Amino acid sequence: MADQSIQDIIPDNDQTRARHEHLNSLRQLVGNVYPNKFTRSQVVEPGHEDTITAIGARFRAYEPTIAEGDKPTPEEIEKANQELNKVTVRLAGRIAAPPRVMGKAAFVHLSDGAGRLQVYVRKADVKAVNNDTGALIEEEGKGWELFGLLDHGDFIGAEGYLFVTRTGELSVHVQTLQFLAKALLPLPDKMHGINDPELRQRQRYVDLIAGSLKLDREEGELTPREVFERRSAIIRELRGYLEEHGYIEVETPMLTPLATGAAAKPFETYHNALGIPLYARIAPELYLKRLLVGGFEKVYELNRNFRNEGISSRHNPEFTMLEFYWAYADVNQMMDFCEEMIRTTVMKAVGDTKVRFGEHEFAFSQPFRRLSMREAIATSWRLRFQYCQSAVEIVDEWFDDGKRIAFLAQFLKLLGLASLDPVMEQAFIGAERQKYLNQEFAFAWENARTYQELTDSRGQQASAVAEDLLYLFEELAEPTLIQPTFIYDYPKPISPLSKASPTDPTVAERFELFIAGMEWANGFSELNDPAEQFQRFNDQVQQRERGDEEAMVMDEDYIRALSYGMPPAAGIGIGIDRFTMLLTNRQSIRDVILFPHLRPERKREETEDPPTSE
RNA sequence: GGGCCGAUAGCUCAGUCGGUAGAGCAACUGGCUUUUAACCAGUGGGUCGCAGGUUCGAGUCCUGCUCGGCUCACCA
Repeated sequence: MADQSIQDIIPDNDQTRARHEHLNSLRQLVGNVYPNKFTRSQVVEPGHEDTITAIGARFRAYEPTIAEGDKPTPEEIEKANQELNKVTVRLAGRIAAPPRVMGKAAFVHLSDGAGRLQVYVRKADVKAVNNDTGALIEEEGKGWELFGLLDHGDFIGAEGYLFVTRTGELSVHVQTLQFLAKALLPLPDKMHGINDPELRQRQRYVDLIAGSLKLDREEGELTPREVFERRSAIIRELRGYLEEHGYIEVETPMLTPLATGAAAKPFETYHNALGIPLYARIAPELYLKRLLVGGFEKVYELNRNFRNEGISSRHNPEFTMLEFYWAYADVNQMMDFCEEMIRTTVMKAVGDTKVRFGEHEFAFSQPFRRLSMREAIATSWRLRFQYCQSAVEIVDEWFDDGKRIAFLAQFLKLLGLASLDPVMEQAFIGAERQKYLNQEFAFAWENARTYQELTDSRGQQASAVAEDLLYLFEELAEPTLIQPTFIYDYPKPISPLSKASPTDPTVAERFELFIAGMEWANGFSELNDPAEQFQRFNDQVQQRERGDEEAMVMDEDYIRALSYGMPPAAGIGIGIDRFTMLLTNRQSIRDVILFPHLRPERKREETEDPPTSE
């Protein structure tokens, strides 16, 4: 470690050598090459420093309106410049592209990360600032010399007056130039930016720079910066909506003695002073409900959860969750509230209720569909097996019958959906294909009959039926739920923290929101009977003992809290990362998390070690 | 963890049947005082992810490994 060199980080090649040489020459010319500040003008709004974006927004209206490929007339330019030339600005930014030098004058674009503005530098009248004294270097040609030592990516400050060029672009005619900071590493290609997803995620700073400097942008495509600005807007709007409706934000422990509130494997750590293991929380749920016991009627928490599970395009080990609880409300009121909150957030954060996500477009202005889980399975069964004669004879009542549910789950496992996807192929289905599907169906059906004894006994166990129902739902229905749809009436055994329905004791008052075949929110009427909660925890503990690592553990303090009385309440969790994916049209969670988890980079020295045999 | 695909100049990418490593952008030198993917002329730049193997000869074929992408399983 001690013999690490900066050369391991900044490689020695023609690009970096040129930049180092420029930096050394700049040091001779202006002194301190890492000055402490640059004071910008306040032309647009007194009290606020001018940014490149702000100057562009304020003065771009002076650009003559011209057709594509045309140039404005000298009269139009003269008219704009009469006003613009009176405005002197001091701006700072990053050099957004290699300077275009034409002998004794040059153009270059500056970027503030969001917007860009062109500056014009002329050998005859540009002056450099000495960074040690802060004074202008009066010697002839020094400003132009400084300009010549600038590279794509450097930060500079510039003072000058506004004008429009012969082609009609708003620009700054620079009179004084101050060097602010060097980009010693070369920036990505100005046209293509950076494509390697590994580089983009590992070095998000480069991704953000490249996205803002890239010239070749597709229409409607969000830059990485815009994705994260939208993420921020989504979070801001959700908070605002909840605050408006009387919720208060709370912070509950991230490090907890028990990993509770969800079914997941936790990260474990150790507290030295207490001498106990601690777990990174997998959900704040049980703490938030303790606050309902404590008398808060509306609470929310918007923060990170941690789960020690796989990493994929939809899973990051730490992810952001919004959870909130509403005393005296039930699951139906929560669905209404959730729907309106999402509709409002989409409208405010995206600026439109129409959202495109991959091949789908959603109209959030429309009421969300609502289906019970059984209705959803029955509907999708008819849709997916519409070309199988024997399948359409199955009626909805089958999905209320435990033995038949167990049988259908067995049948579906034997059939396998890989060979049969009528949803995808219904448009192209032919007579031969239909005949084949019917044969496959009949074969799997007969095959499933040989398991009937097993499925009949399975059908008498509530938890097994719950699993089979969920299996049918996930296999058949989930992929068909494209437009926003609430699914309600979840089997009770898979919902250990939710209250049973008053009309059907086998189902929980629980719902999930599906969009584009994926789950986006999970809410329920909260179980507040300590005796029943104790029993449900015990069931979970038994499942855990049977080897289910993700079954919940007993939380005695939570039972004690409920024993002081918790008001009836509804609660919900919404995954913010996935919600951001939906509203920014990103297919990977890594595109909406600034620094997603990746395997650590291996240094070359380490790879030279002989591989350990394992 | 399984399957499929990928890694070549700073960036984006070609590289045919196994026969001296290529382009555009970027960099460097010269020219050019309103350009805009500026232009014109020239120059330099490579551990072909890593380690083995086959071969007279490997970017190319084989094996192992590393990292990444997609996908399946688990999950939000």
